[in-house]
Amino acid sequence: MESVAAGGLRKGAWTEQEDRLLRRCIEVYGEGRWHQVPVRAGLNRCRKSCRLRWLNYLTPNIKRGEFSDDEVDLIVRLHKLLGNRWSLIAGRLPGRTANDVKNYWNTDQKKKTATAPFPCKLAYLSDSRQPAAGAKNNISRPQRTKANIIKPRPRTFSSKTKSLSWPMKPIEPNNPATSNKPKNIINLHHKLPTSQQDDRRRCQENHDGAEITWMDQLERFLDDGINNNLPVAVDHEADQFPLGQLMSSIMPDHQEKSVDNMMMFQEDNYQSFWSDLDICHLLSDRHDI
DNA sequence: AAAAAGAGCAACCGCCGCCGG
DNA sequence: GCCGGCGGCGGTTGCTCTTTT
Repeated sequence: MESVAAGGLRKGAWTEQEDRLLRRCIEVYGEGRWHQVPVRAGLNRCRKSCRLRWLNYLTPNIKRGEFSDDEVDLIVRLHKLLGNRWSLIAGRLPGRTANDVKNYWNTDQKKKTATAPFPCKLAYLSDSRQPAAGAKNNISRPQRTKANIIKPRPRTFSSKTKSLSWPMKPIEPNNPATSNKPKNIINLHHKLPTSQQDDRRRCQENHDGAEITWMDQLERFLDDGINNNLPVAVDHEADQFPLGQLMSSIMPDHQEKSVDNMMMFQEDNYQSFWSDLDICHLLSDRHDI
């Protein structure tokens, strides 16, 4: 069970005594400066091991036990948006760690897909090197399609980064490159959901009468831009509506930069958008604005 | 009752980006 | 610009406990 690493550092399961030493060290010196923690705590462990033990086990208010239905629902939806960004997902689940979420996904969700009619791993969805679907036993299976997961990277602002600026490109009527009217317009003229339970409720009908959700529309808005490299316009009158206000709050300077009440986002901006957008704000019940 | 298989999860490992020298 | 240290992350391993045979 317990072992010693090459440098003489202990490995394996933590003892209660080690936990006590680490907990006391963090209480006295606070989190961070992990390279100093083993020395300060008198532990024969590496910095990473100490950090991991603290984050995944000793941190106060860590929630144990099964995930609630709401938590599972949130995980599934965030995973659809973010992919395996466990730390981001866990950040939206109070008391849960990235390791918890990851373990949950790797066990429960794998179990569910294994029992599905046509189990397949997400990573293989669009892999052309995989054998043809159903080739071995002539079973007709659904066409595999690429899962278009948006994977924003966290952005930090170092001393070298003087300011955060949105690389937005305003429409300039006299400039042929930007004067064309955007083809893809997001309609923000509808209500935000009011609770986590009904946040995908039908809250708007589109032009052909079919019901769509605000979240569906937002996802479509982003997907279209990425897949088709289309410029997208945001109608500024939408600021009168909750979702439009939310967009405005996320991008407070977009009105200043707009021309003719329209603004254009180029392809790369979608990634930036998701990087800075607090997705929890959209998905949780705290988006009253 | 014992062995094998499965499930759950803590911990390790390697990689990456950031930052300061 | 390069390099090394550090914090952080995701993938994976392997130990322990539970269930099945």
